[in-house]
Amino acid sequence: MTSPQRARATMSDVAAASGVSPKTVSRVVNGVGYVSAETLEAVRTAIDQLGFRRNEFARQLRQGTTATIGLVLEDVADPFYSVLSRAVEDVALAQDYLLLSASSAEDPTRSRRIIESFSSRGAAGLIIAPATDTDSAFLRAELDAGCSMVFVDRPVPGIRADTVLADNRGGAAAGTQHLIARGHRRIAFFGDSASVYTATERLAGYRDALTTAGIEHDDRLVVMAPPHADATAALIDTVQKLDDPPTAIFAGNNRWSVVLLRYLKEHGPRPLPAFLGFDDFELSDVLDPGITVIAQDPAAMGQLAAELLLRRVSGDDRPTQHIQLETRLIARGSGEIAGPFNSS
Amino acid sequence: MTSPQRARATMSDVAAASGVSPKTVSRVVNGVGYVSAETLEAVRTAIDQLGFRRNEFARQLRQGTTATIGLVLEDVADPFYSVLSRAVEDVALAQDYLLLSASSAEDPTRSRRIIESFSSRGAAGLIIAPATDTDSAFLRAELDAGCSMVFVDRPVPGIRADTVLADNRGGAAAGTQHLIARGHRRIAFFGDSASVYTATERLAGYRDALTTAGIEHDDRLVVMAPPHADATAALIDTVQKLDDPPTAIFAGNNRWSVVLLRYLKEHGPRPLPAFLGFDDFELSDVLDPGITVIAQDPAAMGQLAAELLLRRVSGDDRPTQHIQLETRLIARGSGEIAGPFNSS
DNA sequence: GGTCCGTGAGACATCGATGTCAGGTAATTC
DNA sequence: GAATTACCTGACATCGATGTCTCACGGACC
Repeated sequence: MTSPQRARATMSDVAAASGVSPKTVSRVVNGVGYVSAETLEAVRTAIDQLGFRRNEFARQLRQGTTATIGLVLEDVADPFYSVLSRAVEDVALAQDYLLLSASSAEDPTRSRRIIESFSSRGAAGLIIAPATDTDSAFLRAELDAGCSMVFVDRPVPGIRADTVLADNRGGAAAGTQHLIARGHRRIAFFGDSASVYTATERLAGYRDALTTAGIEHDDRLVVMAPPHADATAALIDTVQKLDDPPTAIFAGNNRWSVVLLRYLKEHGPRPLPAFLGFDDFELSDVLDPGITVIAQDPAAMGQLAAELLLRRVSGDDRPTQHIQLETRLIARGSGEIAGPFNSS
Repeated sequence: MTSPQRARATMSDVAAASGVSPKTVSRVVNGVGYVSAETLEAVRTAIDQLGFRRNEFARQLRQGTTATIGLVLEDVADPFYSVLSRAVEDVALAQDYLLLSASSAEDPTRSRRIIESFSSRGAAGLIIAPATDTDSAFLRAELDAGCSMVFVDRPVPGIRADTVLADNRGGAAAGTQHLIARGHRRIAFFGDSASVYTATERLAGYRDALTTAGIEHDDRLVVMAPPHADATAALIDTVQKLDDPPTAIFAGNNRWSVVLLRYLKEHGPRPLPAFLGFDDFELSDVLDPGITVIAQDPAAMGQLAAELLLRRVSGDDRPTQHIQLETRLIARGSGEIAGPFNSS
C-alpha cells in the first residue's frame, strides 16, 4: 500500500527512473521528435510504474494556451440549461476540450466571479447565458483581453460578440396567434421579470399578435414576475378573479407553466381555459390534455454555440454572427381548446 | 480599441508599471505581508489599468494545491443529476472551490478520460457517480496518488472510499409493500439494465416485499432494460398482454416512469393500473391522478457528498464513511388505486 | 575526403506567481 | 542608549513541462 500523501510523479522522476533526461520523457509523452525504440520502451515502463500524469498546470503555463472552454448559465438544474449544457459538453469533449461550467443563479456578482475564475484558469473562450444586469464593461475588457465569447439565450446590450438566440418574439407571436385563431380574445400572459430579456421579447411577441388581430390590450392580464415565489398563487388569483377572466393562458417559460398547471389542477375554473407554454418540457404530452407549446431546441442552441466558439478559439475571425433559432409550435390539445369567439 | 491578440498582463507588467518588484504586487494581490498605503494604491491602480488577472496556472504550479473539485456523473441533462450537480456547485462555490464537471454517458472509457483530465488539472478531489463497469484498479491508483473521492448514487465494488447512497432497496420494498397493502398481487417492475447498481438494488427491494408478503414471483412481470430505446413499447406490451396482466406497475426510475406513463396514456387499459415510481419528478403532482413516488433527495445527496469531500480534501482522515439517505414515499393517488384483493 | 542530412539525446532558459531570505527604516521597550 | 520589534521591500530560487540550442554519430552523396 502506498501512502495517500505521496506526491504525484513528475517528468524528472520518470527521467531519473529510466536514466534519461526530462526532455526525452517529454518527447515520449508528446510523441514529438526522435526517440529510439529502447528508450521509448524504458520511459513508457517508468511512466506506468510511477503512475505519472503530466501536470497540466505546468504545461499550460509554458504553452500559454489551454484546451478549455467555460460555460456560464443561470442554473444547471433548469432542464432547459441542463440540456444545453450537455450539448456543449459533447461538442467540447469531441474536440478534446475540457468544459468548465457554473451557475450564475441570476446574480451578477456571482456571474462575474465565475467569469474571472474561468478566465484566470486560461479558458480560451466562454459561452454565456448572461444574467440580467451583467456588467458589460467588464465583459468588454475580457473580450479585449482575447477571450472569445458566444452568448446564448440572451444577448448583452452593447457587446459585439456572437449570439445564438431563439426567436422569442416570433415564437410568442405565433403562439398568441394560435390562441386568437381559436376564438380567444382575453389571453393572460405570465412571464418572468421584465428585466429578463427573453421575458420582454416574448411579451412583445404576445403584444404584436394582439395588435395585429386588433385586440385591445388589457394590462391586468399580464403578469411579469419570477415564478419561484409563493406569491405566484396570489398573482394568478388576481388574474383569474377578474370580472372578465381570461379564456386562455400563455405561460412565458416552463417554470411558469409548471406553476400555472399546478394551480389550474387545484383551483382552475372548469372547463379549463386554453393553455399554451413557451418552451417544451417533459411530460407535456402525458398531461391531459397534452400541453401545447412553443418549443425551443436547447440542444441545438448549445451545439451551435459550442461549435461557433471553438471555431473562434481556433482563429476564425469572420464578422460577428447572430444565429436565430426558429421555434416550433407543437399542438397537443391544451392550446386548441376553443374560445368564446370560435367560428369554426 | 485594443488588439484582441494582446497577451494578458502579468505581475511583472504591473510591477514595472507601478515601479515596485513583482513580489510586492503579489503581496497586494494576496493581501499578505506588509505594504505601505501609497504602494498599495499605486499597485491597485496599475492592476485596474492593465486589467491584470492572476494566472491561476502559475499560481497553482507553485502552490501545488488547487481549490478545485471534480464531479463525474452519468448525464447532466438528467434531472436527478442536474439537481445534484447544482447542489455540489453551491457548496463548492461557497468554499471558494471551482467545480469541474462532465458527463460520463455511462461509458467507462469516457469516464476514465474525464477523471484523468480532472486529475491532471489538479483536482483535489472527485465526486463520482460511477458508470457501470468502471475500472476499479484505475480508481484505486488515483486514490493512492492522493486524490480523495466520494461516490454518489452508486458504489464501486472493491474501492474503499466514502459513499453517499440512497436506500434503494428499502425504498423499493416500501413502495412495493404500499401496493401490496392496497390489494395488488401482480405487480410489474420495470428497471434499468441489471448491470446498473441502483436497478438491481431496487429489484431486490421489490422482491423482498413480495417474499415478505408471501407472493409468488413471476419473472414475466420484471423488465430490466435501459428505458431509452424504442423497444420499450414492445417490452411493455409483452407484460400488459399477459393472460394475467399486472394490476400495478412499479417504475424503477424516473425515465421509466415517463416512458410508462406515456404508454399508459395512449394504450393503457382502463381503469388504469396502480402506478408507483422510484424517484420524484416535476409535474408528478399535476398529472391526474397524481403520481405516487418513492422520492430521493438529489440535492441533499450532492450537498452531503460535497461537504464530505471538502472535509477530506482539507485533511480529514477519519475512517471511510457510508452515508445512506432515506427515501420518502409520497402518496399522490396513482399508487393508491385499489387492487383486486383490496380488503379495505 | 568532405559536406550534408537524418537520427537521437541532453543543457538550459522560460512561462508567471510566490516562498524564503536578506536587507532596510522607524518606533518601541528595558 | 542599546536592543528589540514592527513595518516595508526586493533578489532569487522554485514549481513542472517544454522550446531552443547544441552536440554527436552514422550513412549518403558528389
